[in-house]
Amino acid sequence: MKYIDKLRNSGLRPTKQRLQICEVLFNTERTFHFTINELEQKIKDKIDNKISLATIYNTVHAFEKKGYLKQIPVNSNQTYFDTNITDHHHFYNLKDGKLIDLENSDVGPINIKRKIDGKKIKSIEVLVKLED
Amino acid sequence: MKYIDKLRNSGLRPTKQRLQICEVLFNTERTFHFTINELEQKIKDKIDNKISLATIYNTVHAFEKKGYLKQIPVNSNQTYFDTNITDHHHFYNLKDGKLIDLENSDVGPINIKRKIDGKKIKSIEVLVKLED
DNA sequence: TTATAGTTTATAATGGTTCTAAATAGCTGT
DNA sequence: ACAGCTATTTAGAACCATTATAAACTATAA
Repeated sequence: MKYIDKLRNSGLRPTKQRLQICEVLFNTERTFHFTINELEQKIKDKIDNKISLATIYNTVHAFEKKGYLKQIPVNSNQTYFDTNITDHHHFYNLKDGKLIDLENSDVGPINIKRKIDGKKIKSIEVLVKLED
Repeated sequence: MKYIDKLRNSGLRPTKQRLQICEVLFNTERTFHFTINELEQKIKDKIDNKISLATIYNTVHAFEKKGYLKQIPVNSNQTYFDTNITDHHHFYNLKDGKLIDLENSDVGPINIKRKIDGKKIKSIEVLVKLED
């Protein structure tokens, strides 16, 4: 299995549940955005056995900590994640709550001129809100 | 009172509670960021009578809809608001969850090269996450 | 195989936010 | 000033995403 090493290498035991979640998240043509509820549904559709909601939360957080997923900063009652972990930005369609990737080249370089003592920049994220 | 007209002009009745919340939010030297809980505390400190939590939520949402407050897109369990409604961006200190304003001039112009059919850009917000 | 630490699970608990419905208070026309 | 109407406030309940709990299970290394 191709995800076993990935998990082992990052100190996560390759359990059946994690491997199945890897299939759903990473064995895809394209990257995608999701909330936990959407992921839960996707898992139900693609997997025979049940994976508990707690495990889905645990796994998503574990994967995010390891850098296999990114959280997207949006104002919503649910947390949005992205399987696209490259440096990029988002359109946010206010009407339906859907996200669209914006390649870095679609935004151009962002140069933060101000520095904060003793802190370093972990990420720079641009959110472009869309309305009709 | 200086806030009575502001409220009337935007179709909001100038009630005692709203005027008091205006004082806390807008009668300040500097703009500031807050969560509802922090605002509730500030109100308790500055106002004699009690304002119910539901009213605080109602008022903040009413003010946001009228454009007197802005929501800041951050991943947190609480919603962050800003009394600075000018076009600007934020540092987000992951350690303590505090925000710092980034003037537009500190970030430089952002040029979104991609367009989405039938949609127009409502806002462009940059979040710069800080770590130690 | 066995011991151990890591993982999964159902379920309960938490906590921010929204809803409800009754009481109160602005507002408009008279 | 008053009546009537609608907006607003309020306490408390409800909601719902997320996190905690603690017991059962499992991967792993010796």
